[in-house]
Amino acid sequence: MTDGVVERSRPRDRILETARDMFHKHGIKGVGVDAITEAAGTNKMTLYRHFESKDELIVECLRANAAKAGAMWEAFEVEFPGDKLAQLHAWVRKAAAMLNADGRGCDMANAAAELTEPDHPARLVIKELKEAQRHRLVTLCRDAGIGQAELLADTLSLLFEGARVSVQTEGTEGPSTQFVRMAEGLIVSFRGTAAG
Amino acid sequence: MTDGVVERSRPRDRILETARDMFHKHGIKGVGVDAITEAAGTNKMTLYRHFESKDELIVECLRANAAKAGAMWEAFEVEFPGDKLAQLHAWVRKAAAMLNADGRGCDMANAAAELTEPDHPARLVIKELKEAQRHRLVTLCRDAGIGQAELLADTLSLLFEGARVSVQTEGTEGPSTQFVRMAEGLIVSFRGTAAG
DNA sequence: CTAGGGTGTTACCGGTCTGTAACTATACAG
DNA sequence: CTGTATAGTTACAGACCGGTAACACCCTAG
Repeated sequence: MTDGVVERSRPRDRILETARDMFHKHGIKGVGVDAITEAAGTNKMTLYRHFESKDELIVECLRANAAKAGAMWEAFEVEFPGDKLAQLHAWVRKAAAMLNADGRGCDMANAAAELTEPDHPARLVIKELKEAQRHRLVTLCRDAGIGQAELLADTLSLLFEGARVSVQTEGTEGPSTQFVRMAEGLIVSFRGTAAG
Repeated sequence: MTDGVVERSRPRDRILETARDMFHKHGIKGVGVDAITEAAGTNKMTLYRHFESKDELIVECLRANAAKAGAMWEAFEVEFPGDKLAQLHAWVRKAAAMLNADGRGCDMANAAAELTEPDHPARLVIKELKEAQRHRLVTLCRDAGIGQAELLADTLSLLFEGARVSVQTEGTEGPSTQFVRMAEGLIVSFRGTAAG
């Protein structure tokens, strides 16, 4: 390791990050590997030396997205150590911020909409990663002392997912404008019925 | 009109219905016009005599979907004439049934995920039709005597939208299993705070 | 019978897609 | 310098895409 530096922006990393961005903006089937490699400042052969197919690149992009989402959760714990309820409210704020970030929905959901083959490799990791996210939110609600933690977590989860879709179809002026109000109201309501 | 019969299954209708089905199952970019016409028992030339482009066919399919959804609303009024609250509960049951129908989400939402060009003709009609659906649900809630009709309608709307996405990513065993419980609970809760 | 509109058939155009082959250039290790 | 691994370049294969041209067919209206 010549000088210990990670040598950031090696071709593989540039391809991965560029692909994530372009898949997010234009959809998976809306972007070709040529466009990705050109935007990443490299070429198609290099892509196929690091990823055995476009499908594998897609999977790696989804995993990278999940890793970034995981970092978000860790940031909540750092910001409000031990205060699970504060972390839950932080999640709501973060979710609301994502709604206004851009008009594109969740990359996993969009990928699931595009990749319809039931045995597509991406479908497995989408399910796996979505279930992990669900488990995280359920755990957070439970640790926050909420009685029906699963029901609250699933409700918040569906609300957020629906809000992202709504932004994509109706824009930011649609039902998603009420997301924070809905979510906060639900948390209050579930706290009221908490067993402690 | 030779004998009054509508002569069902004329090529245009077969193409439209086949395209709706295939777009729903395989996504829009996942189906080519050749596959559509072959499945419809006709050919590409006939398609282009009735639709000036694939994009226009997409738009017509979305409009046809909306028309079918509109018929559903009329069925509610027929089944429970004047009883708006019963119609709202019927909507919840119908929505739940759609969740278990197949693993594919809302065609409008899926189309919005695929067609990312901001000026794509389909985006306009998606927004238009989604806003019409929203208005319908808000009106139904208001006519059912619910105080915060818009908030309830938007919450139910986001829940349903999220549930459809969830089915597409996690399957029917995910958070969507609780949809009816969530929706009925919300209606009860909003009825409790109704002004009358 | 005749004329015409809707339909089917075949072939094609130009473009784009994923994926590969063969070769060259570079950078670094010994 | 030499060997090796990584990366860039060009060209290409084979398939599919949306869309069109030209022509043959058939049913029905008059």
